[in-house]
Amino acid sequence: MIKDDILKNIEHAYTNPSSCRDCRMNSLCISNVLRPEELYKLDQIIKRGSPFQAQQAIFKSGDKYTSLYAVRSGSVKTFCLDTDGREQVTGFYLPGETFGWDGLNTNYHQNTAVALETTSVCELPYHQLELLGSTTPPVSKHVVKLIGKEINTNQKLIALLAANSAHQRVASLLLSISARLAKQKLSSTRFRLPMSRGEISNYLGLTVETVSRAFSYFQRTGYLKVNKKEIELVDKQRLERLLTHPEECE
Amino acid sequence: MIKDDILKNIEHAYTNPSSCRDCRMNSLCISNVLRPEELYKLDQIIKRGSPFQAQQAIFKSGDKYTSLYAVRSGSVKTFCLDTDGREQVTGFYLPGETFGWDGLNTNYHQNTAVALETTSVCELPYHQLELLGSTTPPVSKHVVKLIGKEINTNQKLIALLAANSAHQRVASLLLSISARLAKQKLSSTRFRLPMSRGEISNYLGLTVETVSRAFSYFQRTGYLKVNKKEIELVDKQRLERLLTHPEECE
DNA sequence: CGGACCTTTGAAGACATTCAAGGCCTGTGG
DNA sequence: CCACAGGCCTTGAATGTCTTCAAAGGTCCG
Repeated sequence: MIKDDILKNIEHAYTNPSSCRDCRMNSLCISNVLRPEELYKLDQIIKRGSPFQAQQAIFKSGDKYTSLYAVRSGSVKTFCLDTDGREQVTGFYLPGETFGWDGLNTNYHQNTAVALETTSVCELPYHQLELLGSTTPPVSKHVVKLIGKEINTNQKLIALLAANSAHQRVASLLLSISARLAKQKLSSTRFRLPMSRGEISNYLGLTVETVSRAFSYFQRTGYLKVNKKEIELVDKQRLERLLTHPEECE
Repeated sequence: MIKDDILKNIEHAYTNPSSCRDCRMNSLCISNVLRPEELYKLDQIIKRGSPFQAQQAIFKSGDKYTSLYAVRSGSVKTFCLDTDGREQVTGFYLPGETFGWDGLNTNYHQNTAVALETTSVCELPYHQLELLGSTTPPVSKHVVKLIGKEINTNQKLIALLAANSAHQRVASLLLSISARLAKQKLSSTRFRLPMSRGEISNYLGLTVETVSRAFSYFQRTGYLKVNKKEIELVDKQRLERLLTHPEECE
């Protein structure tokens, strides 16, 4: 039976993450939480559209909120329009991460989500997710956890913006990306930034020039090697120390 | 029967907000969303403890996450400890607002919540809320909306911190408090700030001195009247214009 | 009354921004 | 294939805003 095949596939993915080509449910941090049948049911409601091109919108501010999304490959930024109409980046999302929670309150998206590069996403229709959750508690529990993660991520960003210098903000973003790539079993010391300097600066509440100078500084002082968007973390420990004990880092 | 009495009370509160002395469920933005029976069921699971004194913790970072909370009267701040151990205020909560979502992901609170003044809160045990939600969908739908509100609030704060000057940040906080008091049918032009200058500055990512200077400036230029923590918004429109068109406000 | 804490104000200094210019890469069209 | 235009990124110098340091006034509470 087809169903059994799929179930088998998913179970395989469960034990062997990297083999899961078609879906990244495993990456959705679900692997060790849901059982194969539950995963199967979840898998059934996922819509897989064709990939988005760079700069293409996945949803726009004002759109009806119908689904939440998970990055399968590529990357996504979300932004809202400030009171004075300027764009404010509110998040970057890498493979295995979910986004689109910003419509929960009003049922309309407050943010716009845009692919930073060629990107494929899983779309989970919220209504079906609700139905599934009501019959399969572990699913709804896990969804709640994902929401909680979004809240915690946002609070960390608030703390970062409120209390850290330009160098610390840039360092923090790099370390965050590094850690998130590590979760996907990708290299945490060499990676390519999917976003531009302008997007980084906007996200971190700085100017492009300041971010650029931070990269130069980190390169000059041996924290990083930078080649355009290619980053190599040379001295990750010292970068971490910069966040906790900045005074030690001359 | 007692049940009928309570139901009647709640229904009364439903149509006549200000009469609801014992609980502020109506204030929880639930009034026009849930029907009286649903409200009754929700009311049944609410724990009403004795009020908290100023500076008293409602929950602490690391506590097991068991409940979410709604401010009945008084006010609350939440804060987390930064990477370097300093306190970072992440939110202020006024009557009718809910807090305590920060434990959804890990089941342990990331934040500490402290009463800013004598404060009474409703405690909603999360487990019971889940149970109730599974039999009464409107309840769980509403909870989801409340979570969504928290996410939107946090994102607005991110935008504020990333893109606004000191004056704008202070103005924005005052206008936010004003609007939130208005929702409770309280005066939106004269109010008493429950938090100290230090707490404001921490929340807004500024120093105490800068916040103090902002208040002085606003007073000097006729935006506000300030008397310690008593605030009167004299020219609210111009304050709003400061956020959208700062260049016009000399 | 005295002391601790919060708030305000001033002056000096630091850090990030603004303004300006040049380099590099990409893609387009001649 | 080369030339050129337009992004994007980098670097420098000047400016400005916020912070830091310092001190004094106010208020609350013992």
